[in-house]
Amino acid sequence: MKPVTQKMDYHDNARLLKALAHPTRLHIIELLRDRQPCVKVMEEILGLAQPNISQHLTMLRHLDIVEAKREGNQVCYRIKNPRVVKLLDILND
Amino acid sequence: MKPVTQKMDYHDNARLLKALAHPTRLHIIELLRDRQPCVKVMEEILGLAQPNISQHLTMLRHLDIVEAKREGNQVCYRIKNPRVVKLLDILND
DNA sequence: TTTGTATATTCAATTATTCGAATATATGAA
DNA sequence: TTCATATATTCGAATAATTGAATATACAAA
Repeated sequence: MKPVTQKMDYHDNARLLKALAHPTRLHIIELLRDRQPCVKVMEEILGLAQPNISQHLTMLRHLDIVEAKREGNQVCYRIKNPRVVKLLDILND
Repeated sequence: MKPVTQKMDYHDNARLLKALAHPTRLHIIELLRDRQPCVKVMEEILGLAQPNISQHLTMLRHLDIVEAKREGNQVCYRIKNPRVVKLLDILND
């Protein structure tokens, strides 16, 4: 029986890392570690324009890094891919 | 005594992730996990043009991700920041 | 329905990345 | 020194990422 040698998919992994490789997106993911804030709250914390935050969130959603859940008037976000939390942990020692 | 709460530096971390976020550079780092190949060897394995590989290596060197050691006619590379190995481990489960 | 608030999308301009081509530099051998 | 091999650098063109501005959509309340 052949051992399962997991070959790394460089393109996929690069795509994931590229999605994380932005200060604002890292900040967003940090926020999502312990809360599930809606966009309005993120806007206040990040101090950035709403469309800009929404653009970053869209990118993270498309890569299944985060997921959105509408709650009445607003949309709350949470982390969908727990691997990215581990990645950030290593970045910060 | 105040606990040391390590605040994440989003810009620095984004810079590091961006340096990793390329298929060729991920492949290079994978190669450097168990060997310390010179550029010629990487060229054969990667099947890419030498200047291109050299450009990627220069970027990785500037961020202290890898380090170079000249050995006579050739230059061998090794990983300098062991954290990136951990990052790749997580990417591959 | 209309209005207000929250979020998403589109477009265009700017800036950054990527990579091939050409050239430069470093070392060793003759 | 000259030649050959290995590696690095520079430059320019093509492509991709970023963001502000404007607009669109979704929902709730009146």
